[in-house]
Amino acid sequence: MDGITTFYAVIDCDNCFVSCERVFRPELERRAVVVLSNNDGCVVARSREAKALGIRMGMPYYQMRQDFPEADVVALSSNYELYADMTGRVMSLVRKAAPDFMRYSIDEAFCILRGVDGDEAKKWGEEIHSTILKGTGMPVSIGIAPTKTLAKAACRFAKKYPGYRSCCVIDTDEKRLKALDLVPIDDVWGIGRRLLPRLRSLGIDTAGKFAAHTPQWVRSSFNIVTERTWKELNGTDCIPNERVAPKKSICTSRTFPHLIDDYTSLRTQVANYAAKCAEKLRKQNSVAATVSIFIETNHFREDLPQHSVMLRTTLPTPSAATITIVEAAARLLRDAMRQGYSYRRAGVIVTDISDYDGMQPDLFDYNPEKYTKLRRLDDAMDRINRLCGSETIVIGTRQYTRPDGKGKAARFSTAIRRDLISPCPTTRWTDILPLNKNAEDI
DNA sequence: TCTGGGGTCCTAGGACCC
DNA sequence: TCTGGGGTCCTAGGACCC
Repeated sequence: MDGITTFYAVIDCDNCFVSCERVFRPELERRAVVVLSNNDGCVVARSREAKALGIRMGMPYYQMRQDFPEADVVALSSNYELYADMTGRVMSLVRKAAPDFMRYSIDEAFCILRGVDGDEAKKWGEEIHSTILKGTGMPVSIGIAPTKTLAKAACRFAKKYPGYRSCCVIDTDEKRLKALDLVPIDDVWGIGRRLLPRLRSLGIDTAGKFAAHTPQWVRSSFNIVTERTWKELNGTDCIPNERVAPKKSICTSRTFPHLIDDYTSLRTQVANYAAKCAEKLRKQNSVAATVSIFIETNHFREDLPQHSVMLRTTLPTPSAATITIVEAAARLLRDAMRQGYSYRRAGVIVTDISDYDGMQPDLFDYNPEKYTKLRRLDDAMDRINRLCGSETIVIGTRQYTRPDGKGKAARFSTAIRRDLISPCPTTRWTDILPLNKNAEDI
């Protein structure tokens, strides 16, 4: 692999959500900080200091307080509007620096660097690191290698050892083998917690030991996915480069802050999620042919009767219309819900997604006039909500869920709990246009 | 008292057909 | 009572990611 000229670079925000918060609250620097999931349920991001204390990812917040009663930890509710805005700025800087760009998640992107050697790649990485830090205040780490899996491993080194100055490059076989021996097997991208016990029982505890087996053995002992990871670690690029493709399924789901046992309250929630799915569909210019809903009781409560169910329906004509999808979801809910159970979580999933422009209408259902009207209504709602803040206008079955409590959410006990939220310095709820006031009265 | 949310891909097994 | 075999398609569930 020596002398290669095409590299993958992964750019990964350090402790993303915590770093977003710190940009606007510098007093949080050098303190143990955690960011919590919806309803302040679990820890979803930790600062370096919080990790050092032993606070684990996904740990329930109440348990963290129990286990670390004396620790000086700042806990914050998640503020996704802020994180989306901040990471969007980071990503646009990366895109400028590398045209071959694939956003992988909210805080991570891959790029392809062509026609460069290892030294030039390293220089590119250090430059983009300082550009991003200066431009946004976000610390990032960069891993560069001939495959994505190796780039991810390099990125871990960049994060862990200050000597790399936030950018680690694997550009020779010697470096690759040396690195693999230092990577614990559970840190390998693609090796999850289910595979771990088996690998450990076979004496495989580092990426190096795994990579030293034959591909035939890996294939017969595991599966095609694990074999691909093996190839990647051995320098063969085999994970396809996903362009920003439209999503094949879209899901909106929430855990409620309290159990819900009445149909009307549950329907309001499901209508919210259905409307959100429709909005996401329109945003990627798609329509969906299938709508599913699921509801679940609290499986942690062994003292309560349990019920969980998923139901689906096919629309006569694929749609992204809020009203159509909300109606379909509400019908499903009627069949799904059972008396005598308290539900804790619900969600709506739309699948069989296709392009809006290439839509295949059903011969008997398709009514062009009706669809044009629905489309115009949704377009108008989307425009107003984009301009004035999301959920300025919603349809009647729904309820407001605006986290600042300015909408009707304040009057409903089912609004998501975000007690510890920070202000939104980049996307302000607080001074939206006066139109919003009137809109709430519709 | 308090336990997240949103995706992707693969596989095994059932349904169905000839 | 006996009750094939092979192919395809679909779905649920598992595993992984952040």
